[in-house]
Amino acid sequence: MWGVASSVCMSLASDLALKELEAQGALEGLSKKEAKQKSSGAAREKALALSAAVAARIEAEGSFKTVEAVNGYINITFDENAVAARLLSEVLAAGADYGQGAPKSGRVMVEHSQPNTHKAFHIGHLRNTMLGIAVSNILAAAGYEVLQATYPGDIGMHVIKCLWCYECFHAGEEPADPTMRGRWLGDIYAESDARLSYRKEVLAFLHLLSKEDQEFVAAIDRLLKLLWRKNTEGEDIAYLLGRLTTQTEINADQLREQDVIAKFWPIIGDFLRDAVANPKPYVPVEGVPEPTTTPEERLATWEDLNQHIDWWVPSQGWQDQVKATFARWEKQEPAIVKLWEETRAWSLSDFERIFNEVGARFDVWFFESQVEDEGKEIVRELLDKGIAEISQGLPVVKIDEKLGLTTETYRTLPILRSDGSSLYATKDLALTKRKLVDYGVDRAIWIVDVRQSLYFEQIVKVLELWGFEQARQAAHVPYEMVVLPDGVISSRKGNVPLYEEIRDQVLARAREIVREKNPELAPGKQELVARQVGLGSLKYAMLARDNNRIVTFDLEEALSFEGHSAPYIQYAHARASRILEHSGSTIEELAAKAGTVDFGVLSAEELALLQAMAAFPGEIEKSAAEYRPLLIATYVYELAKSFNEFYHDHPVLKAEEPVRTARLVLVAAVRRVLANALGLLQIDAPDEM
RNA sequence: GCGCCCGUAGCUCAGUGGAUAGAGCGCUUGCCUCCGGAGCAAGAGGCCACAGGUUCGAGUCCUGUCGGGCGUACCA
Repeated sequence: MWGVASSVCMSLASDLALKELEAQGALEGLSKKEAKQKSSGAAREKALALSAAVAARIEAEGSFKTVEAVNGYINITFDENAVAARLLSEVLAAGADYGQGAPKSGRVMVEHSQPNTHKAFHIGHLRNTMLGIAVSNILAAAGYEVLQATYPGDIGMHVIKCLWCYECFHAGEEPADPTMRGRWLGDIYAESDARLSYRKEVLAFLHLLSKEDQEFVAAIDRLLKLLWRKNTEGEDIAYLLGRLTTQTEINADQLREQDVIAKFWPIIGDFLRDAVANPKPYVPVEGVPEPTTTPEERLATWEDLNQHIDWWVPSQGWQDQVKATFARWEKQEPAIVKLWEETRAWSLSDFERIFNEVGARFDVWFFESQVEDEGKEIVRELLDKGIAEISQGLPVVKIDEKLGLTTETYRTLPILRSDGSSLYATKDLALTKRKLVDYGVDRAIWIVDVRQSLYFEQIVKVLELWGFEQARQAAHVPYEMVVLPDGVISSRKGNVPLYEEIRDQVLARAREIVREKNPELAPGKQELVARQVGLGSLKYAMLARDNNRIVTFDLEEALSFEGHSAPYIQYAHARASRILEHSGSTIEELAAKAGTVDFGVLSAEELALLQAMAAFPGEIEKSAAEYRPLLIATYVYELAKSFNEFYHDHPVLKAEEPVRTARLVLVAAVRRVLANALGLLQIDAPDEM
């Protein structure tokens, strides 16, 4: 049955019941709540009576197939075959455009995919890229003119660090395979980060030991005396001893001989190994907080740091070397600029390859390096206009103050470093101005993770203060991070799941499954299907979770092509394609017959499919309004599920006419909508798999 | 301190005021002589974190509490 239900009688009845009891004086002396409780029983009876009466009146009209009153609801049904014929004709006539909304005014620019050059493109970036593509597709389907923009971070402190590390430790090196250069550069960056944070980590570890390991503190005296015998320098040891026993942080600058730590280091390892080998029960001490780490964890941290203990002494000068490299960049020294250009191109060619692979097509490529100078000019302009001011030695916009807010809301946005170099905000102001002015964008959208929510609110407010009316429509689409089952993605912990590595594993698994499930397929076709299914699965995993949910990336789950996944949906599409292929009719022939379909009495499964297809344009609207691809991801899964249920229970090719034709038309329409919805998610719909 | 997000089945998640709260995974059990079993069907599994409130009606809206995560002037 196809129809609508109305709860109007329920609310009417509740009003009526209350008024009647009031008139009778039955509510005298009762509190509001008691009165309502008393009336609710009466309301239910009234709703039943009312709905029955209203249903009888509507039925008498004769415009509907059936009209019934159930539980106080009025249920109305339509002539199913007539409605089905209209819908199926519409779907098949529109084809790839079914779901496409009427053109809407307003040019939208979706900025997404802001990976940093000189760093690895990882699974977290994939979520951003997929969200950006899907939001763009959905907005376009809703009728907007959409431009997609990418904004690689090709300059900044991370680039300088990477260049420093390359020059000092890897000059002239280059991987043999040119497609590996970007990834290799990412490793260099990770190494620079590890080198530069090494001192801090060692000191933090010593501090942690002194705080958490009472045995260690007790043993320090003995340990250091041991060291004393090997080392003539006593002053540094006294310093270390003092710091560790009083559990205060160590300042490496206070050491006269840098190698004291390195000499002390193996002795700590001996102690930690002994503590693990001969465990002692934990005895709580009054006033001492419980340790947050176990002896095993402490030993593991020591082992990690021990791999690079030879960094300790030279690392003293590394920070200064990085500063010097930065100065060379600021002066645009030719050698460093050349190195930057060369290495930047390595990363960008990786990005292009990845974007191409996942179907990201950009109308505009912005680069941070392009908007630096413009940004600095804007800072001057904002200062001149009195929107920005110098505070604590740097230009800032005190937003709350400028807006006259007394409660802390937008706070203060620094727009340039005190040394005159640019910040992210410096560049974003210039970039957004460019979008609004040069590209005539009415609505600028940023797909950026949720941690930058406050930052984008600040940018929008500064643009408004600056006088850009369009800023009111600008929108940050926040989304949560991708984490791993064992914690956050961290280059330090070395647990960064690179996109290309994950992709390789997913494709390998997909090839295996295709060979197993469909061995007759030609090898070339197998490879194509493996890519469609493998990449589809990966993409769907990124989109089938709401924006504000943290995605825990589980490789095992990504490698599973069953259940709630892209392959499930693609399989439904392939089955529909096969049925049509065997039908002897073309899509065009079926489309021509759509207006006269006769299902006889519609089954629940057929009805579910028709209703789902009718809902598609509305789902697009909603998804576009809320920037939520999840709605489409859920929708297309449910449509596929309904289709699987349908063809299992109802023969199509073997059905008697006219039902056979009606069902074929239905299959053709469902196949179309499945493909269209998958298309919004940038997922392919294979005809066989 | 202030602000934002999350808390629903063993696990991962849908459900943005309506009828008996749903999927997937995992577990138990059926279904390939029938358009392809990447599938279908059935079963077990829930004080929707807690406490108030608004409403005829609350997983959904409001207030508070607890637990977890993230922001909060020179990182991006």
